[in-house]
Amino acid sequence: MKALTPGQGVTIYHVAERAGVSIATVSRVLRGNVPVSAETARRVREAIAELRYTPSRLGRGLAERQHAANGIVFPELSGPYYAEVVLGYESVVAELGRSVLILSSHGRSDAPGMVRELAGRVDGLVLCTRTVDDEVIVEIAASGVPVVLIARTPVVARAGSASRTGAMTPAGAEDPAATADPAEADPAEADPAGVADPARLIDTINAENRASARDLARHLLGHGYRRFLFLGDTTASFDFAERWMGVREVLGDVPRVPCAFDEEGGRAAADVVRAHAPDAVICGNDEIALGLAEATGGSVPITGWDDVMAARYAGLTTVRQPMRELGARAARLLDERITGARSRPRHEVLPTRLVIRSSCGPHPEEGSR
Amino acid sequence: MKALTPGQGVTIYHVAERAGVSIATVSRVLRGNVPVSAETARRVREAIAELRYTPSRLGRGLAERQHAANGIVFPELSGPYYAEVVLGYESVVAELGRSVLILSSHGRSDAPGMVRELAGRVDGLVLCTRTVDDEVIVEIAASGVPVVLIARTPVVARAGSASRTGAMTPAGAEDPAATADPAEADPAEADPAGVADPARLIDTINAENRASARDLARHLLGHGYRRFLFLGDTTASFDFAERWMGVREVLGDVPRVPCAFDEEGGRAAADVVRAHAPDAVICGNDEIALGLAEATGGSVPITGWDDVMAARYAGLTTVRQPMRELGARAARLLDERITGARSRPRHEVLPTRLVIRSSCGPHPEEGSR
DNA sequence: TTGAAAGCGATACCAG
DNA sequence: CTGGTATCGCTTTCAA
Repeated sequence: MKALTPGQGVTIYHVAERAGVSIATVSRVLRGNVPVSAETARRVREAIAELRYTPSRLGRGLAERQHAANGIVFPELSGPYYAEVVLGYESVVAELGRSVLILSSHGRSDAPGMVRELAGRVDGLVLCTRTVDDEVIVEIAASGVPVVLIARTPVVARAGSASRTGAMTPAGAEDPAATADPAEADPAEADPAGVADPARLIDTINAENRASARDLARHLLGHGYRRFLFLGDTTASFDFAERWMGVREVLGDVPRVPCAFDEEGGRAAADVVRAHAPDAVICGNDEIALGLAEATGGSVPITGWDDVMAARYAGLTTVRQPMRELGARAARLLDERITGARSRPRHEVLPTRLVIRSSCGPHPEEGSR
Repeated sequence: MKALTPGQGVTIYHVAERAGVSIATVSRVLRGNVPVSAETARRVREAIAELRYTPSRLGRGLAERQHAANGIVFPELSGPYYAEVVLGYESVVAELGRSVLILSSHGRSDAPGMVRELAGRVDGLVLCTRTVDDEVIVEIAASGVPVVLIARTPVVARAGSASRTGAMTPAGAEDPAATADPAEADPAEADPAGVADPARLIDTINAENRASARDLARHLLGHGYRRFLFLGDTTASFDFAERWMGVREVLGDVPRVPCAFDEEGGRAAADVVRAHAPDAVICGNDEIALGLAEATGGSVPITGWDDVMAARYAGLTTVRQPMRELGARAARLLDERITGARSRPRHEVLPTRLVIRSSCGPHPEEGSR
């Protein structure tokens, strides 16, 4: 028997003593998996109630070797985008009876370290965009913590010799033939070495980008525009790179000018944009578009991406993304990995939709899509 | 010595063996607080690196009796409001070297249970608005987990006999004389029984509401409006109740019609609003205002509250709240409690500002404020 | 059904 | 400085 220091917390020992049983029995009625005599269970429950006992997560976690918590890492929560993704994620993770830890990597000097630390307190992790290098991801996955990637190209590094994926080059960038839907391929199956490569086993989930980009491009062409400009840093975002690539598939080469990902980025780019004198500006996301629109005062047709709340009020033509579903779906994929319900990697792509409003210019008789 | 099962995780025992030292020594170089010979430290560090060892948070937490994590509970992350609060919170909590757990209580059937559960995995908790009843809050605080309340009236229940605060009645609702700045009062000091009452020891932090409400009311009066309507459920939100009260201090009685807290709530209330035929509608928050504006098509002057991103693009007259700071400040107050740096309760009120745009109607020559 | 005891993976006190 | 060891609070065999 242990000594029961009447200190702060009431432990399972206190309950056991109060109920006149062993801690094993208390644990049993707590977990409810092993049969316990009704009378005993009643006494235990009574003791628990009287003592206002709450089992220690730390103790339980250590014994069960699990955290009952999932994490999610995103670049920044400032924009409306990730807030929605996180909401969707929290929604299903909580429903699954687990807690959710969040981490914004934006601007933190030691992002890798923080992500590693986070990985140490969860049973599974969702990583959004380029929040950390591939090697860190592979390392975490290899350590046994399931990982799901959102809005990010699949990790390509091989275990033990992780390396960066080039400058966020989307699949098929240099080789169009390689654009086959990754969801069909099964890397794990084809592993020549027969060794499980953690990198290729990581699930990914993205919003469809290329097709919407093409739709958007065609719509703009319908307006009669011929000179375009892509505003946003395509080398820092997988999504931006794909969007840029998509519009080029229809428009041919489209010059791009990088800028910060927020409204300020769009405002600041106004001069450069004017210098290019384009017929229309395709912005990487709504915030950039909104900022630019504000700075140009509607003198040039502009489109955004994401369809954030403000886009509707600003009359911004954009592409709607299922942000909430992105997070929710990621939570589900991750859970399948945590529970071991699935071992084969999945790479999902969620549908998006072109939303035409007024910012792209007057619409004669053109219908949407 | 323990048996070293070559299982999944590498523990401190593995490192100790590899380095040829005791786990105590490994722990020492890990914590870095106790002196260790340079040579020994080097060997340990080497072993740690080779084994890619990462100390278990669960093990450490159990031994240290702390989680190194803080939590935050908000009603819903859907609106732009709480996303900002959470961002501010995460920002400073991470800076403090701790992790952050989030929980959205919205629509969850067992909110109290989930909050209690969360309380069991953190060293401190921030509760936003009316996410759980006072008794739960008091219970948590009494259990030793510091709590900070955001946008919520101070808990009034007495330990052991918790009860609800009436229908979200703001301080001074029935007794104007009691409106003295609570930050000056020191409940703990005045505790007649001499017993620490956990309820009154809970820190609170709010955005200033009444003064801004009065400013807004006066501005509306300046427009020449005389018949007003307050749109929003003042019985479900402390902030709404205060705002409504503030405008009444200037406008006299103002009828209110309750509605959901989002855009849909505003849209749905359009008919009822029209039936009242008011000169202007003062909405509890921007989303409601935006929804109503959409439904009424600008036929009636409208104002919001919060100054979310979309408000700017919709030309909505509103009151700006320092949402980010609300979260950041809460994190700081909480940390002072966790570290024990402060034991006296604090009740802070952050300044807000009236932002006049076009939704309240044409401005002849009137200046702002 | 129930109890005793062996961990789970650290921390930290107590001797050497 | 360093090693041995007693916790921390709970889960889970192994016997009874």
